[in-house]
Amino acid sequence: MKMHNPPHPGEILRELCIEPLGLSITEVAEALGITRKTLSSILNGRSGISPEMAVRLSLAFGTSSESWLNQQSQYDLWAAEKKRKELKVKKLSAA
Amino acid sequence: MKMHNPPHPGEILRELCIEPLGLSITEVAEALGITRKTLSSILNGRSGISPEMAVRLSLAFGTSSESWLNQQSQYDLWAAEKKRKELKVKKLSAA
DNA sequence: CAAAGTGTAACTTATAACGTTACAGGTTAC
DNA sequence: GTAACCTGTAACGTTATAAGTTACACTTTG
Repeated sequence: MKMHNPPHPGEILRELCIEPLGLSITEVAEALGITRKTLSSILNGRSGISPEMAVRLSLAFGTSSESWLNQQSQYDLWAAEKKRKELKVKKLSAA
Repeated sequence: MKMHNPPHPGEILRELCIEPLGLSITEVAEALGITRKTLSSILNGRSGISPEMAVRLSLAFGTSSESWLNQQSQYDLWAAEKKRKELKVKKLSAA
């Protein structure tokens, strides 16, 4: 019930992890073991954070993989909830 | 840190929502607005619960979409965490 | 200016969710 | 036992997305 247009996780990654440490995208991508492009896509909200990427972020930044993946879930769910009214679903109860 | 081989969400869906209400897969699929095949894939763990599916389940069973998607995330993360040691990621700190 | 590094866009590939159709096995009802 | 229904699954196509490879534009530095 907290629909506040959550920022995409890439934004959080950039502002809370990369910028504070003064790191470049190139060195972060290398540390994560992914390409610059893949990281760029995440930072700009064109890609989401996959479960494996959540573990990579966890390893690189010492955070929990769960928190990264949950942020992604909340973001995806916010997008899906916007279409709630368009879904033709019938309420179910005991047969 | 709670790695207990979580059940896939389809199992929970079957045991907590479908069986207690005495519903058939056919009628649940129709109510959700999806095909029997799609529901069958979820129940047997061959497909995950997408964000939109979480909203559909929420509408049909009166639960929260968040809880469904979180269950899926935990399940996906459990699978990803098993490969944590194989990932070549370097720890990052200030430049 | 030239060279190196950085960010990003195109293009390609792989995987996954979902639908359509069809088939096989199992219940239940008449 | 035959008909009707439920369930699972397989083959196929569509669409979406994560990720890599390549290439281009914009710095910054020598």
